Amino acid sequence: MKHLAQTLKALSDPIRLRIILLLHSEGELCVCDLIAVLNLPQSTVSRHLAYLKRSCWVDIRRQGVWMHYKLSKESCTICREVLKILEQHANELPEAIQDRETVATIMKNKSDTCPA
Amino acid sequence: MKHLAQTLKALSDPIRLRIILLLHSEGELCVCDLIAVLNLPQSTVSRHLAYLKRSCWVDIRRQGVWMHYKLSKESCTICREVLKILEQHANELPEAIQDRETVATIMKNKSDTCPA
DNA sequence: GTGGTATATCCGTATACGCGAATTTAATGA
DNA sequence: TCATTAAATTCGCGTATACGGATATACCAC
Repeated sequence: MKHLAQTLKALSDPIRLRIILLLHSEGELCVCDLIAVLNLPQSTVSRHLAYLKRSCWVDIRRQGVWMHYKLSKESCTICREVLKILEQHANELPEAIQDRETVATIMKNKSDTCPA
Repeated sequence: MKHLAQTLKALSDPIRLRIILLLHSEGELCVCDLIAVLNLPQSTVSRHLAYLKRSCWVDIRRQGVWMHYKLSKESCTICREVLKILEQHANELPEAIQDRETVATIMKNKSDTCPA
């Protein structure tokens, strides 16, 4: 119960919700792209990513200097089902819609940032 | 998004999760019964109930000196669906199982506490 | 190894919660 | 009106987390 509460706590911050929904729709994103989409200071984004890592929501893949984040497959059943619900309702959340448009633009001009 | 995050934050505490699951299975409970089931100080229980009230998870009905809490029907769609998932997995959570047994015993000896 | 870039971590600070004992408030009934 | 009871709120205190600028670390290319 304590563990479940702790894991759900990761969803209790708007920035982390945005990150999770972005990772869900894009599959995998590097930190620099997340910073660009969220338009937030690097330390803020990095801190939230560390929180998500700590609470087992994300996996990290290193490619040179770039760190690629994606949603973990090992999250508990409850969390995966909660995530599914969030995703189903993402189109009711203005910030999520906006973020998806922004990330689409950024991924199109991919040469700006890190390689795939 | 901020509002959703705030609402989900109510689920980020083990005691509040226990309360929510208890209210879900019992329908309605008064504070004194919750105190007995949770076996926690009155101020602690009351504080968590106030938190749940603030984040629109519960409704309150007064009957004399007794305050009866039940889950609100007005919670947002996402929250109701999340709640359904929690309920479906309640039998995987030892504390939830224990709480249900405890509340069953307490409700049987109902004369001890407040009227229905 | 030197320089540059991406990311993580540190720092000081502010706020939100956690706790439980003690007090206040609100309703009841004698 | 007074005592009793249920519940909310206050209190002091500790911890967690938020922020963003500054610094450290890790990797790459030269």
